Amino acid sequence: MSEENPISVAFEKHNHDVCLTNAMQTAEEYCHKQKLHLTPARRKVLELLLQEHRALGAYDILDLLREAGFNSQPPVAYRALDFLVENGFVHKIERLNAFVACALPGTVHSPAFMICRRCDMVAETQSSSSGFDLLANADASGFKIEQTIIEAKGLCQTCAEIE
Amino acid sequence: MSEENPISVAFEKHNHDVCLTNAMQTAEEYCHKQKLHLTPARRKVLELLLQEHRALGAYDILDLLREAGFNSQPPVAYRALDFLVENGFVHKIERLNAFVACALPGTVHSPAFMICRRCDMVAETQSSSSGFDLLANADASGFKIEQTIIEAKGLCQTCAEIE
DNA sequence: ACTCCCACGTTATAACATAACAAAACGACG
DNA sequence: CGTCGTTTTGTTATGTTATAACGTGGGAGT
Repeated sequence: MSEENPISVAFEKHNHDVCLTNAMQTAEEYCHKQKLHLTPARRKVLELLLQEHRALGAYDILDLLREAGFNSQPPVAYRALDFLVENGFVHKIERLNAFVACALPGTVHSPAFMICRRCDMVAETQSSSSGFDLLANADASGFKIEQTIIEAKGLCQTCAEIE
Repeated sequence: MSEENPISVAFEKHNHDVCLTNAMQTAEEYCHKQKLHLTPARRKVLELLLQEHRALGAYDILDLLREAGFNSQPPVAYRALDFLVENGFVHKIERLNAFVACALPGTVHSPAFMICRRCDMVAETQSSSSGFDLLANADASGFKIEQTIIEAKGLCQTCAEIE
C-alpha cells in the first residue's frame, strides 16, 4: 500500500515530515484560493494535529499552544478548531471528544475512522458505500441525511499482535 | 410499516403507552433471566428515556429524577446510565452527549441512529451491512473492529416538509 | 481617514463526567 | 439466623469539555 492511501497510512511507517509539509502546503493553497485566512493560531493548531496520527483534545492543543507562545484561553483553541473543522482540515472524533487532522484535505468526502483503543491511533478511511443499510432505511422513512459520523473502536494490527 | 419496525418507529404515530410497557416488561424479564438488578433508580431512568424518542442528557435525567423524589447528585444518573448502556437497554448518542432508550432491547445488535436536528428525534436502525467499505478497509489494514458507532444527522420527514 | 468586518483577547460560566471513600442493602451459604 | 463478601447507593469534591458575552485591534476597500 502506498503512502498516499489514506485507508491505513496512520498504521504504517511513512516519512512524516513529508506527510506534514505536504498537508500544510495543500492547506495554504486551498485557503488562498478560497480567500480563507490561515492565521498563525489556526496554522499552528493544524500543524500540531498533523504531527500526530492521533486525536488531541482541545485542552491538549491549548497546552501545546501555550508552549509555543500563544495565548491559551479555551476560546483560542476552540475557535481555531472550529475554523479547521468547518473547512475540512480537521475532523472531530465524537467518541473521544478530540480532534484529528484530515487525511484528505480539500476534498469533499465522507470519512470513517478506526480508533485503536490501545495506542490511540486514528486512521481515516472513506465510507462511501451504496450498499449501506442506513441509506436504505433513511430513504424508507423519509429521513434526509446531511452528515454521518462513523467511528470504529478496536485494535490496530500492531496492538492486536501485542495483546 | 408496523409498530414493531425499529427502523422508523420514532418517526411514526404509535401507541406510546404500549411501547413503554412492552419495553419495561422486556427489560424486567431480561434482568430476571440474567440475574441483573433493575433497581428503582435504574428502572426510573429507563422509564424516563422510554417516554421519549429523543436523547436526554445526563443532567436532564438528573432533573427528572429529582422531580420523582430520587437523589440527584450526578453519579446517581451516570451509574444508572452506565448499567443501562452496558446491558444494552440504552445507547449513548456521542454527537449529542446524550442517551436514548434502545429500540431492540435484549438483542445483540449494531445500531445506527438518525438524529433530526430540528425536532431532536432519534430513530434507531440496524447497521449490519456486509458491503460496507469500512469493514473491507479495516480488514485490509489489519484493524480489528470491536464496536462501531454510526450517527446520521439530518431532517426527519416531518421537519423536512416544514423547512 | 472612515468604517466595516473578521479575528483575537479576556473573563466568566455552562455543560458533561468521574474519583474516592463511606454507608447500607443484598444474598449466599454454613 | 448470622456473618461475610459483593453490589449498590450516598455524598463530597473535582476534573474535563465547551461556550457566552463583550470589548479590542488590524486590515481592506472606499
